[in-house]
Amino acid sequence: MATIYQVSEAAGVSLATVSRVMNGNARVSERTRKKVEDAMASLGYQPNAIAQSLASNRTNSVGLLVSELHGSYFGDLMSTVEQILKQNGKHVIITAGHVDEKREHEAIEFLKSRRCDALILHAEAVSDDYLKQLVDGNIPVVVINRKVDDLPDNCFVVDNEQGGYMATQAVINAGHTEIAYISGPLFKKDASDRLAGHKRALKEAGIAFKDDSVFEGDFHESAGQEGMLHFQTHYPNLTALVCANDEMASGAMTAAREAGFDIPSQLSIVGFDNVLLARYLYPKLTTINNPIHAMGEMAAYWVLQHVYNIKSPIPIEHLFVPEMINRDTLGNL
Amino acid sequence: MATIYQVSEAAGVSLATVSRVMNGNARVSERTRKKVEDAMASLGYQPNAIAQSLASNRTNSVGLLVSELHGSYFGDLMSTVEQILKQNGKHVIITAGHVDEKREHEAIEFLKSRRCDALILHAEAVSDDYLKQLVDGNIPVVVINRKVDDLPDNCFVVDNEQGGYMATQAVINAGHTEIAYISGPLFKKDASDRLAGHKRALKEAGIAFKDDSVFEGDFHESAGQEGMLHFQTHYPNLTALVCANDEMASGAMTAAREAGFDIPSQLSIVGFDNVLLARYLYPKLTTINNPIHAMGEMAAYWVLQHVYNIKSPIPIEHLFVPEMINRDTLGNL
DNA sequence: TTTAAATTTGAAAGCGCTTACACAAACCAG
DNA sequence: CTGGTTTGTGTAAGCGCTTTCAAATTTAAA
Repeated sequence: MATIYQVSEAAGVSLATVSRVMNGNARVSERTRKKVEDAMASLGYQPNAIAQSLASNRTNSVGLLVSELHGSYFGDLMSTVEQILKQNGKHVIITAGHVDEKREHEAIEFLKSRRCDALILHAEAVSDDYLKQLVDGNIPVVVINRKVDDLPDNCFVVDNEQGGYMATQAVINAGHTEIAYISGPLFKKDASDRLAGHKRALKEAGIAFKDDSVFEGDFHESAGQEGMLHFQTHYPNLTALVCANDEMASGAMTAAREAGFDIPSQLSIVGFDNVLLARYLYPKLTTINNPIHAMGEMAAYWVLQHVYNIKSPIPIEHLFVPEMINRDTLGNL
Repeated sequence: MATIYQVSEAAGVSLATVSRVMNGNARVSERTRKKVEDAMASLGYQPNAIAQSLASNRTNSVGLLVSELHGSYFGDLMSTVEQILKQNGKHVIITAGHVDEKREHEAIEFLKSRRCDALILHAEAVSDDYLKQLVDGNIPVVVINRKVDDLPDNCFVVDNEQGGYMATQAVINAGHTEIAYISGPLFKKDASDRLAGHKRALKEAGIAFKDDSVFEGDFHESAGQEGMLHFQTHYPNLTALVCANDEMASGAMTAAREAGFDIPSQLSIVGFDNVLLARYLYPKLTTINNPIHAMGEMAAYWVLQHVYNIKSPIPIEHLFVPEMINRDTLGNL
């Protein structure tokens, strides 16, 4: 592996000059630039990014924490962030936190130890205090899909309450009044916000909220099946089911079908997130779009602007609006 | 950010000693170890991984190239590799090549410039020669899902020909004789291997192969729809369709349903890959398992063993066998 | 107690770069 | 042809670590 020293020797110039042509910034005459570039090419020189980072205190890499490396929600997020940053010559280091406080913490410390220039976090388990402390530290941080009080400028979130409201409102508008709800784990802010929106829609329509009409799931497919089973005995006359995410909706659909319900003629189902999966289900799932793509994009632009002084092509916004995606699982009563 | 120098000062020892307790290897007396650890804790010291890498010429990170950051196939691969390496204190730097020669090449060069200790590549677009050259270079490389001649020890592949054979054989065993095939892009080795397997099964059963019975797709869902449409006019009496991957199978199912076919009573469909999606489809897709999880695992263990001298808990194997996954889209004739 | 061997520590030389700072060369108006 | 600018290049001091080598200390054996 050739080093800058060998290049400088081959080109007959000093280290500093080689470094200058590499970085393009400083002033180098055309003639020397050419000499150096030729030397680089003939040696197959490739700068050592590690050494560059150490010397410049810039790694040109941003850390991205997601909960899982699989799943279309995170796939979307990773793809978006990577694409935008790569376009601007920055790189992404991805780690997974697995919704576990210890592992998220370790992952973040890892990214810090790698001296990422900035952090984009989809952190679910770590405390608000820790995040605040992080933001106050010397590394720029943005948080996706989580609203931390006192950090309005670092958070990018979808209006979950509004999304929950819209889902239920759509069901009500289709004439339903016997509406069950499968929520996410309520200690999670997004899950409880969505449920709050559901309740608001019910209230606004003058439909009494019954405790029996909600089942607390865990956002996984199996919880959708369990929820559906639960309602068959505890809420047998339901005609519509709104689920706090698409995976649970999928599970509920499977269970409903096995129980002999036709969707949507006998049971309407609405999801949340508009994950890729939603289009593949049969019937195609009516759901609420969670603009994860837009949030990832915004987070990436925020970093470019705040850390690398590259102006964002779009204005930075922090609150994203959910959107109704009408497909085939919501029927009129 | 505290440095090793400040720690050494606080602990009243030399840099070298601090480095020793950090790395755990060398011999340090209990008393000094304690002093140093206390100093580290009270300073909140966090080693600078960049500096460590530069000095030790070890980054403890392995580069992973995938085609895309989304999609359950790659999600699976990334998850598996990350999990195993993380368990052993190594980190993964993920990049995407987007099945484009230039971008794959850039991604690999990026990983090399970051001085990854090893590379795990799911490279589809880059040439065999380039890969050979890479392997001959000074960085350990393994290739997933691609068989490069002359590099038997660096490749981990599934027997695509056998998988293609099994899919078609299953269809034949169910009594079908009018069997169409939607292939992947035939310049890709895996696609042509699968098709070869399909032909072998046909031949073995004494069913003549008709050119009209295969449609070349691109592995994307839309190609499945197009293929189905194509066959409706060019091969109207087909009773079974085998697809070279699950996504195309999904597209074909949608198109078939829209054309009024009941699956599987009027049309049987078999996929390939056994991607997560296959379980969510309705009816659930009968398919061939592509052991991407096992291959990712093996690649990770190979790296641990060959690069970090950590013995693999399982014997290293290079050829993986596909497996039939019977679900609900293949019916008897 | 003496001496050799084993163990623990520190000094210092890098790792491959960036980036002040200094200096030489080339330019330009007066 | 001055003296002051500008421009181009080199020197050298780091960046925060690891690691060799030798010195200092402890331990064990005689």
